Amino acid sequence: MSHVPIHQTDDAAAIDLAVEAVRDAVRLPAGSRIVAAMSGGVDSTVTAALLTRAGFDVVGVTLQLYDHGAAISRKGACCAGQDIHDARTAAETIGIPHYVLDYESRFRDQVIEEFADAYLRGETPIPCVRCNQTVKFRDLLDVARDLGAAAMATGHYVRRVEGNAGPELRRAVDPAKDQSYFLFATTADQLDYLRFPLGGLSKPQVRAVAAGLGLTAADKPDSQDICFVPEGKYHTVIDRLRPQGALAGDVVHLDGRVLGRHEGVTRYTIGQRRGLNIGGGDPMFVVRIDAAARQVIVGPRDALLTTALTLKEVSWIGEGDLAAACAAGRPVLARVRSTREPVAGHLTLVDGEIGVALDLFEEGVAPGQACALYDRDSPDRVLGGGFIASAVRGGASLP
RNA sequence: UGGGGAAUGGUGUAAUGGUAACACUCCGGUUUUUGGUACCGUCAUUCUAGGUUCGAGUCCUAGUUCCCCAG
Repeated sequence: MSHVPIHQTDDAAAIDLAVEAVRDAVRLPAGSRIVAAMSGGVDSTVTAALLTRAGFDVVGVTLQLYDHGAAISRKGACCAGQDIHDARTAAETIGIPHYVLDYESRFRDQVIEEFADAYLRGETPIPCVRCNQTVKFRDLLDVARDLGAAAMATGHYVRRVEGNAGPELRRAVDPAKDQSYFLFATTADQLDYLRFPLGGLSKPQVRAVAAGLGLTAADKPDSQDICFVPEGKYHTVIDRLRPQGALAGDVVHLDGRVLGRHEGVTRYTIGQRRGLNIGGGDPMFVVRIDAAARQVIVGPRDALLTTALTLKEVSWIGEGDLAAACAAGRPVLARVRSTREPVAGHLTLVDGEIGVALDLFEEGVAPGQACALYDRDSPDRVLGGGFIASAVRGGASLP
């Protein structure tokens, strides 16, 4: 029996530590009402639990985002079927009120449809950002305000830190789990109201807390892939939504040679190597997608080297004015992929559009994807970002 | 039609007669709250039929197919 108290002590210490980190992240008086977005996964469940233990008046809200039949038993999904049930159960365990909102239609309109249309244009959308921008940080946030909450908290691994000029968005302390890339579009208003209790914790810490509190989500796998795509193959969703997109076309080399056929431009993204069916010689990578001509243009790896990119729907939460920063060539760190480290560059104008000139280069910069911007002097700080509109490679600007 | 050359896995190549290598593709997996990349792993008995040899992709004969030169 003696080993049990030891574990309890360890768990208790870990939980106390986490609760302190949460108080530090939230910075609101005890008793404040906070709406916790609960997806049913470990992170948001621990978020709600820790907030409760930290003395806040927590209200759990879960969004039902898509067809719960299709995803009911899928591992790594969220916001549908089993996960909603898990969230409800977790809320009961934690002892907080819990609401489920049916956001299926708005999620479809604002995330899924946009996702499909972007692919049809030959772009590579990033639905997680759209989801954060719309249903979570706009719609759900409004609901939280209506509920009289002082803040809305999510289980994102990112930090909100009070700076001299107001709250700043910063990378999570656990670099392996940092999700700031997906939150580049967070506005100052949203950031003012949002809280990210897990930003100062590591994933192992969060799992330990979940286990220590006896939450059943403790050993649920991390979510991955696109949540509303049942089994891998995202293009099956697009094909169903936009049958006109599944049109075959040519795979064309940069030099003009037709190397093969493809079954739809929606199956490709810039920098992609697999799925081209071109054997022999050196590996080929998708360099450009011409949706109108139904062509997938391929070339050698070095044809991917990108030295600058233009952005659209640019969001800026850095100090000062974006246009001025752009004109001044403000140094930044640019991250064009969630799993890559930000690289040095500076804001600039490319053909009159807001863009980023890179000191070196990046590979596989795909229109539609996000470019998150960070501060060079304070690399953890998110300055904003935008959706990639075009990439400059070999001196030419490619859509 | 005459002369010459080549035929190896999905593709392109490699292998002093001794039990088929490399790259690419495909498929599977690892990594990843997007798509990818990267990394790891699986996939052929060598055109057909005979023959020489202890042993043939590797030599010989015939057939089939393809390429080049000459017409």
